Amino acid sequence: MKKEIQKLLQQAIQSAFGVDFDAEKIKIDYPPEGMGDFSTNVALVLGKVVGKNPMEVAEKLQSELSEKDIFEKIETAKPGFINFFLAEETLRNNVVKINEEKNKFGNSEIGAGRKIHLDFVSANPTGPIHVGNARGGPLGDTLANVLEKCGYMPFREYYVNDTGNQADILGHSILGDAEAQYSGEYIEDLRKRVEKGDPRKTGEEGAAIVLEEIIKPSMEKFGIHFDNYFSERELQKSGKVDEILSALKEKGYIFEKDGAVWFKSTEFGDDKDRVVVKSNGEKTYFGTDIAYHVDKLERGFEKLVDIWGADHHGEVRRTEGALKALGHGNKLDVILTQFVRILKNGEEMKMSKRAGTYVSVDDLIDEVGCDATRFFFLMHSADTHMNFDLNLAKERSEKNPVYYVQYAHARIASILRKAGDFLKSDFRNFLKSDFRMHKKERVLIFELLKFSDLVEEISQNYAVHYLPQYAMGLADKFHSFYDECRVIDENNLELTAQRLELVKAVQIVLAEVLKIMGISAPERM
RNA sequence: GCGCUCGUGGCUCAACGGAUAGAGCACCUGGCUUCGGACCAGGGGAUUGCAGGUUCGAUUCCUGCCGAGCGCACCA
Repeated sequence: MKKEIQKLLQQAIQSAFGVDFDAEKIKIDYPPEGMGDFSTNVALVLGKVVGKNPMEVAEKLQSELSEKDIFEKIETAKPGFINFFLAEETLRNNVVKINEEKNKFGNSEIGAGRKIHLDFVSANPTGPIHVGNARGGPLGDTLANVLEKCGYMPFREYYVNDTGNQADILGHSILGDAEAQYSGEYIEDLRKRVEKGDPRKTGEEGAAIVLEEIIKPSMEKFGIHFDNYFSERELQKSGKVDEILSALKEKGYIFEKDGAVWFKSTEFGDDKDRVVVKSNGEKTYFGTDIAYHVDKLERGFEKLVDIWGADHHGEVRRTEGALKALGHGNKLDVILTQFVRILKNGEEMKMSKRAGTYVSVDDLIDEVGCDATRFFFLMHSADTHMNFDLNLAKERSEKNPVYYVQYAHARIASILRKAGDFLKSDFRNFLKSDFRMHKKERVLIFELLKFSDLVEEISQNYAVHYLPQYAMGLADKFHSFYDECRVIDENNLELTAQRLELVKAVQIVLAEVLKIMGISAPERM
């Protein structure tokens, strides 16, 4: 709907002022209550361009657009806003559309089938996944769902650091020697099952078991299905890393110093150059990571999205730099998730795998449930530092707004069960095209209409936390409608038919939002 | 010291440079003989860390300061 209005405005600007204004740059907002359904500030922007009073510009555009029948009316306000009020018919058509398109409502084609790669969670396979690492899980998974809905072809991948230093540390821990760092039941278990020998080899074997028996089940439990678990060890074996490094060398971005091989990341804004091959001949994490990113591009992905914990922010510059050096600028988007601070008895728990003082994602799911956990993580924008009070975890799960949303869905299911026979008949024959809408109905329908714009917006700005916010808003509008508007009225079949259509549309959208978030939409609860 | 991310009611968090800064929890007052009260209606509670600047307009952008987290390895 926003796009439609943008286009109309663009045409109006053209015919009123002879100015060619990029439709994409016309901002369409939701104004405060009572001021219409949509608003725009173009007149304020345009005022400067054409050298006229914004109010004057707004009024000119208003009269230019006043004949369009998707609007009931258009108003101008104070500094130069233009406010649009949709016609009831526009809204009514939208309800029909949702019922026709079902779960395809809100689908978009802006992705145009482009392949997009998402790398998330990717915690080291050295033990259970803790809540800090887990935050990126629902985020990446949900973002992939959104992208898919917008016509992209997303691919979910977990990068497994199954060799190198991490494997050594795990190896030492299994061997229980002086350099051991991890402990816990799973280490005891590995000790019995892994053949002891070289720390590296022991660690690699252990990592394989951790991946299969701890990490994968944990992700499945969290509702996340990766398309692939990508092995760093395999990548190194393939010779790909050397290939990429020599490509960088040819372009002059590689030099040797102190027996090591370096990448000139300072040429890309990094504060120092970075080692890619250590003096002992082993590749650094960064060295192989460059190859990993190139490998992804060579697999046909046009866009790469990496979701990293905030402790990796220092790597953004150098990774982007390496890609740019190889002629792949602007193909990588990095989303950083800030840390989750865990509070227990009012005090912060330092999350340490070594000290064993971390909370695993499995524990969290067992405690509060998958739906509530996902919703909680998704609610907050990635760049806020979250506090999570474990003592309130259980209580929080009962107070979690996810139930508010699910309840709305279940309530509708209940209404539809009750209306069963009528729904099975040709109840649509009772629909009238000129029915007067209750105030709450109008508000609710408008909320439904926002969905398509929202999904498309998220596919571009990755602001996944808008989804839970939207879901709560929609549930809120529904509950409020429910309280004032009786759906089933045997003495008024026209009204009943109209409201059943509406309620079905609400259920469709609620179910779809929940599905995108990877959260169940219960018929009963 | 340098860099990244933040600082919003008592608590947890929203707010594409826009209009009266929004929700939830907690607190207070009302509301079920009809579709599910896990709900609804309403109320109190915020000089958006501080100080400047940019402009028609700043929680948002810029500068400085204060405070928090995270980085600053031939570890990942």
